[in-house]
Amino acid sequence: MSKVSPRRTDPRTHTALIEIAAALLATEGPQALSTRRITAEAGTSTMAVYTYFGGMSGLVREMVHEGFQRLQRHLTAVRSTSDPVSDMALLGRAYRLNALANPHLYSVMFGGASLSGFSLTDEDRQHGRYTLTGVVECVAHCVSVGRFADADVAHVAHQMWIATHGLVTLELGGYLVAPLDGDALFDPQLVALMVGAGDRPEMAARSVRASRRRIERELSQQAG
Amino acid sequence: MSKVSPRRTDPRTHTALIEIAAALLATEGPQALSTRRITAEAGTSTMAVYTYFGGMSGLVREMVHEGFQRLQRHLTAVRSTSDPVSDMALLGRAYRLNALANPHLYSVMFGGASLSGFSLTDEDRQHGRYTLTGVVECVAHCVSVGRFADADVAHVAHQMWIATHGLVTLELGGYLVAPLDGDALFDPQLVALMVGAGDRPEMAARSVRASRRRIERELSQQAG
DNA sequence: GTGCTAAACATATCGCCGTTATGCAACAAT
DNA sequence: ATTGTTGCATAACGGCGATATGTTTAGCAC
Repeated sequence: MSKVSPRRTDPRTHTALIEIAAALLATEGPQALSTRRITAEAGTSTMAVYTYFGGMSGLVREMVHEGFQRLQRHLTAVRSTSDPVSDMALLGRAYRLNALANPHLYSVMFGGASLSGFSLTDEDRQHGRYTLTGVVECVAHCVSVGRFADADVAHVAHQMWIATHGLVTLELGGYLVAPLDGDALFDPQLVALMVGAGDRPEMAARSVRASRRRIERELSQQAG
Repeated sequence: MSKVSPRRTDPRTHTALIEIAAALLATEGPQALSTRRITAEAGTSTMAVYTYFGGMSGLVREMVHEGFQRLQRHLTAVRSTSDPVSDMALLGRAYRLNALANPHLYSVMFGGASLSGFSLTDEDRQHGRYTLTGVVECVAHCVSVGRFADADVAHVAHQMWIATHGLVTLELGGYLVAPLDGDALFDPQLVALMVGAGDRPEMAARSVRASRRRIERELSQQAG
């Protein structure tokens, strides 16, 4: 039962490997991610990947978790406006900008970019779905102040997420070309969804276009 | 200047290789796609991939083109209803069902699943964007019969595509779990977008909910 | 301080991959 | 029949993730 504590791992090497891998993924894409490349830049042998992460999958997994946390940080750093509808737009923009800033990482996180047999577990995906909590709260806020109908907030939040994710992935894939590129499509997409999925039906006298114009006005005030 | 025409390639081998690769991709996923695997099942040597396709990328590219053509066929086989709004929903459903039927292929086509350094060219992406022509026509039809506002039809078609693609990719990635899975989210997403992005604003007296209900009714009639 | 043990790590190797060099058989042109 | 070009099998190359094996080092008992 004697517990011996031999040489322990160096946490600096741990983070260094992940940072090197993240930089490699960001600058040269997924095919540059190899144990030999990473460990060579870290000054160790390939075994380091196995002692620290149990293999390439483990390293990628921790990198993905880091990406989820960074996305979460970007999203939670948003809430500030007095208008919850504008907040939703800001959430979507932050989501998109984070994805555009780390395109390869986003592909691994949500696109399932097959990285040498790496695949996410259900627990990993839960981290991804955690992104939604902020959106759900924002939708609930919109409902509570009477801007959105009292529908299923999780449902509406999912629709926002789906649309934003779809635009981002097509944009990253190079499928959105000018003049209908991501910049041109993003805000109108959000507006359309907020009108169609969230807006209050009680104001029957107001047309769809009136709702759209109102939301567009609020968004443009937040554009700067 | 003497042109000699020695032994020609066998077109049956050409298609056999692509079909084997497609079957392999569909049944065992992207990591099962290897020259050795494919050529072994075809009864040839690995060189066949290079004489017929110039390498693995060429084979994947032709496979992707085949996938685009199949998607296009699925979509063009849809138009039949008298109501263009219902047609749009049917288009979206066909798009989604095609993707769910060939998830790995769809990932390669649109997700940019990095298949051993394979990446699409702009010309490949044009084939993907060709998908939109049917949707654009359908939106134009909705406008022509007075169901949609006279907005930019390409813009609206893009929004439909974006939302459908987003739902499909998240669904394929395993991010949509019950009770808010793809089945539950798909039709409402389409309805919301049609209401918010396409519906006519002129009928100012009708509420957003009225528009939604009308579209939902028309979709449910087409559900069978 | 001195062993002892177990973990960290380097080295070498394995089986796989895409790709390429080489060689030979097959066929069209002459 | 000869010749030249191409299809394609064989074998090899470099690189990959992973593993087996040996070496070094850190911490504990004494």
